[in-house]
Amino acid sequence: MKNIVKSVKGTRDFYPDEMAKRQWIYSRLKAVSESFGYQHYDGPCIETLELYAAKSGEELVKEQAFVFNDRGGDQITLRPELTPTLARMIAEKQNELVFPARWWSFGPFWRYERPQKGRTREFFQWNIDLIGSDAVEADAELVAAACSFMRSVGLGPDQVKLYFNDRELMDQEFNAIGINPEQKGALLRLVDRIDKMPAEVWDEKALQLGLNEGQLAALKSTLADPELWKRSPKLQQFVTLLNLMGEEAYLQYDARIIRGLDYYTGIVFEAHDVNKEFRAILGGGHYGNLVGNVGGEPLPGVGFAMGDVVIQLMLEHLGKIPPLNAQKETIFVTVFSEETQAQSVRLAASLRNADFEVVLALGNEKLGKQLKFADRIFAAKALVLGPDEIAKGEVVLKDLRTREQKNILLKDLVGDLRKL
RNA sequence: GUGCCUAUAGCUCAAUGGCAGAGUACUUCACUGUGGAUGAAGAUGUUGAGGGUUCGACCCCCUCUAGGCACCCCA
Repeated sequence: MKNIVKSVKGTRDFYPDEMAKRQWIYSRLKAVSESFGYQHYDGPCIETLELYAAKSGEELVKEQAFVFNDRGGDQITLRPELTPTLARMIAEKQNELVFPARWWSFGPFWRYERPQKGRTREFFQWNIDLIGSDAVEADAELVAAACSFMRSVGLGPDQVKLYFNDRELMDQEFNAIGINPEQKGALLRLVDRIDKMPAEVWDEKALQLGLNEGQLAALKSTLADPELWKRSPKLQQFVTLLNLMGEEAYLQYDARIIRGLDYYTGIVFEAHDVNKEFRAILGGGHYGNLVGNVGGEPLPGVGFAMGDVVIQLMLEHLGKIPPLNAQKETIFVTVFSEETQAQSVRLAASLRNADFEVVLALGNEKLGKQLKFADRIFAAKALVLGPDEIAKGEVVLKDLRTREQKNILLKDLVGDLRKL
């Protein structure tokens, strides 16, 4: 057992293979964000503790944030989520920004949790928000973006669903059942956890919150009603819009979707695999007042976040990540001997100047070893430049995937490579 | 913070309390101008750490450390 200094618990090392996967996922979400016309932004990775004090779920900040004192004694927090930073950035330039603002971001976040499947202490997160609109069209647009992403990584409606609900609708239904206003918050949190405990335990907890038996029965039938959304004109329009965008197959109403974060006020949604084998892929919703807590004028919006961990687990499980090594276009230039090294070095340099990705052999190991190395770094092509070729002004172009090779005149090489 | 499980070669894992092994990867060679195959040879361990029981411990017991999984929470 080697005695190497350990990495920090809950962090991941992105070796090139893992980095390629992360970059691939990044490329998909970037493409989707841009296809909806969203602008790229980012904030600092460290913020004052104060920024989070009045926001977020309480546990998120108090129990899960990395907080430390800087050398001046200020309390600094490694960002556990982006929304407060977004709120601060929006509030600071509230009078100059163009609204509604469509922004997206991808970066690292930290939460002090016990690492487990799908959960790490350092993770990357895609955040995408539409700020400055209360319209249901905005909510539908974000959900469409989420569906678009799932499609773009090869997850179809048979594999993942986007479960949605509306907190306002739930509020109405709670009123109809006669639930006291002061019970609502705790009850919403309980509804959010209905799948996580046996039915009897859940019933018991609901009764402890002060519901009577009749209210409990009414609540349970409400939660089990797949048609409940039709009572909400807003949700009806929401569904209509998503039908128009061709995303209806991903949609699934679920009255139990509440979401833990306190700032959601309207439509909320999360994406899951249909078997609920994995954790949520992404989650988000409509917030009535993004910037109120950081000192700006009230501003509504809608957004969601997707962590990189669960989506990658799922894509790997389903074999949806393409063989990224096979897509590399690296050209490997061999060095035949000490005498021919100069020609190989010049050849490599000229190809790089022509914008090819080129790896040049360092020494002059046996050709077999060089080719084996080229194969193992997944180079697409290899060039052999030995005395015979040099004498004829040629080079051997070898396709490492098909194992075919041919002699080409050196002067035609760049042109021929561009045609491939 | 609570609970359960795990720790043996670089990796994946074997080994009734009785000589610590296999597969794979690695190195070299067959192959002095050609890579994924094949064959041959080679190298690899304080069995996570510390203590205890025993004639004898990878195996049983205790402590610690690390990791995984679940709860909590959440992306």
